[in-house]
Amino acid sequence: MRPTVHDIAAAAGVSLATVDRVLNQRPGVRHVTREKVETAIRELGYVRDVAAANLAKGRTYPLVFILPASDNSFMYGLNAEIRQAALRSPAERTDIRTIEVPAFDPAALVSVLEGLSQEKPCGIALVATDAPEVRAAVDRLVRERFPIVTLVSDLTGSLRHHYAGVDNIAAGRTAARLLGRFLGRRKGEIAVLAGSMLVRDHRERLEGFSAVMAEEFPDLAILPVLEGRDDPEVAHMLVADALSRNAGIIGVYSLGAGNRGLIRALKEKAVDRILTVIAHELTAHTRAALIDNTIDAILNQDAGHEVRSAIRVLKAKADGLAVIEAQERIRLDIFLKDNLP
Amino acid sequence: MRPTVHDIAAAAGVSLATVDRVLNQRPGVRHVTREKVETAIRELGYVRDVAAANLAKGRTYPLVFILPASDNSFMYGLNAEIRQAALRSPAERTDIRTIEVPAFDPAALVSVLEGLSQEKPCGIALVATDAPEVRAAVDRLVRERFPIVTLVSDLTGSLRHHYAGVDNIAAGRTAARLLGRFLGRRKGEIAVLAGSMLVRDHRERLEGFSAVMAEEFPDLAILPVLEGRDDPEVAHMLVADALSRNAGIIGVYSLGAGNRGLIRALKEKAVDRILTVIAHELTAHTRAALIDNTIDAILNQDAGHEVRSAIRVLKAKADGLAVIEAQERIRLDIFLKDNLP
DNA sequence: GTTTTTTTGATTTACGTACATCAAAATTGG
DNA sequence: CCAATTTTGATGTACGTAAATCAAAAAAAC
Repeated sequence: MRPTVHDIAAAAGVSLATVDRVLNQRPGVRHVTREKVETAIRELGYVRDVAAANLAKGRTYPLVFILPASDNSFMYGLNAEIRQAALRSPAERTDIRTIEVPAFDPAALVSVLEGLSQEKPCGIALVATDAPEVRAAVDRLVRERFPIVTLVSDLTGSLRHHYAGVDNIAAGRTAARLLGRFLGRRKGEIAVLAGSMLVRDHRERLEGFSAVMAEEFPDLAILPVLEGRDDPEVAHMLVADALSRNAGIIGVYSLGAGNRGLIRALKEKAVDRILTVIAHELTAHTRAALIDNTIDAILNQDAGHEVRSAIRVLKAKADGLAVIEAQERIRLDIFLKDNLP
Repeated sequence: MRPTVHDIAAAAGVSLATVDRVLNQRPGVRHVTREKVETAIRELGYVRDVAAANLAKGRTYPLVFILPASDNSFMYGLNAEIRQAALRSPAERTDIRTIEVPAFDPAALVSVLEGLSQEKPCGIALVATDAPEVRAAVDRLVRERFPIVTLVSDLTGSLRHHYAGVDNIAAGRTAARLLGRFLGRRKGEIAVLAGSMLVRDHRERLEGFSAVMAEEFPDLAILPVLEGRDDPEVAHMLVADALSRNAGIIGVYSLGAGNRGLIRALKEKAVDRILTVIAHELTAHTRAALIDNTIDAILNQDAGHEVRSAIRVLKAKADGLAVIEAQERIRLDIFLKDNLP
């Protein structure tokens, strides 16, 4: 049987009330007494029964998710996963609120973050816009002891407790190697479609992609990046134009959203040529394109995993508990047409 | 605030004791009364507070894991993950016991399974050996209302509640496509190293592999399967021999364990030729081989995820709760040297 | 040594559920 | 209609912890 507070009290030779004072860091305990209790806790290997504690406290975990108000498939899916998680709130004692902020607008994000100091949620998850003022705001909240995790897009150099998202440099590198290996010894040019070079995750993917391309596939030349603003129409226009102008394109790496437009352009302009295409994010559109061989591989991050992981981590941090690191690593999924879920 | 048993009692116009009788299916409740209570439960959306219930019951979850006593890296890792999970037992109210049975020995497995009827664990996870008598034993236990999940290797056609493992046919197909694409237009022969064709997961991987090879890469010929019994020494011998005899080999698919021997053979015999190699299971050895380009891609199943998933599912089934399907899908990891964890 | 302050103990209630007991009411059988 | 039986209610205790109160003891200050 695992030890209880009563056992601690008996072992330390103090009363239950004193053990409680120590456990919940309430004042009015002499240093020596506190030490006695802490020793007993260590020696008996006491771990507080979180379930019982939460029951007694009537504890809930008010969590805030801050998302950019962009309407691409991925953000839509992320939102849906958060709603799914909110449905499980009763069982998990969570109380999830979602705040949408204008995309790529550091000032808006900062003002929302600052408002949270008042609201006192027990944890905050945000899709970070990479800007110094956002970093400062996050660091301030961390110092005020709010558990904070970044979601999907990290804020390197900040004090955030955890990042629930994929390693985008590794993703870019992986895309490059897949593309390079799939192309074999062929020489030619590679078109890269991104959302915006202002977003950290896109920059990182490109960085990783370019690095491996340069190191290992010198016969493949990366064309100037097409910035499609994650918009299918823009993406379509840019890709169609690039394919028309440039007959040397033999591969495409789409590292952002807006793949609907990309796929349309490919079907219109590339029927007669053999293109190898790697795209990010598994959606209904990219899935169909993978199956009909328009796309050769899809790199994906599982939004559901990210949301559930963020919640687990925030709860653990709020309770001062350890997280299972291996469980919380968000993996880069690589989908070929054979291993689609 | 979520409704409690008190709210149900009030809404149904009955006493707490009656609600309790209904909730815990105790006898002595008239049909009409039971219906009234059940209606109230539905209308208020009551969900039993599992934490409080477990506290009151002093409930623990005695779980049994049945593993083959084979000492390859993967099983060793799986065992380690189970021990890790057992360390978390106090917090998770689990009580995990591991039983090792001789590998590939249906009779031994069956006799262990039959012994469990007496022991009354609240859940059983087993690495299934694919045999009719095992299926029958599992089905019997399921009928006796034991929650059962298969781990790593499934028992198709049985009544097991869940399978915590990867889709091995998909894994084989994926391996074939990767190998085929990596090899480009080259023609040649492919060596396949398996553990044993008596194991279902190996058979399935080969089945998926062969299917895609035949459909999509007719220029690549699969040589007769080398059965290395998951033993590094045997694997080394077989692969070294095959490479010596056959100059036409341009690719290798290793779908079982014993990769240490494979790697050694590759380093001895294939320095001068360009081989494309796909292997299963990420271990210290395969990881190093991936990094030094001896292996081109590793397909992996995360033993930690499998164990944690099995535990979550067994607990949920024991409580009659729903599982989050998407969370419990074990994904096939594809590792290139760029996305290693 | 007395007063003041700090520290400790003893006790109680609560959280939401499980489970047991005993009495009261309702239903059924004859 | 009475007795036997079934169904229901009322109540209490327990699980492990949190949190509060008030009294008692110990330590510190004077």
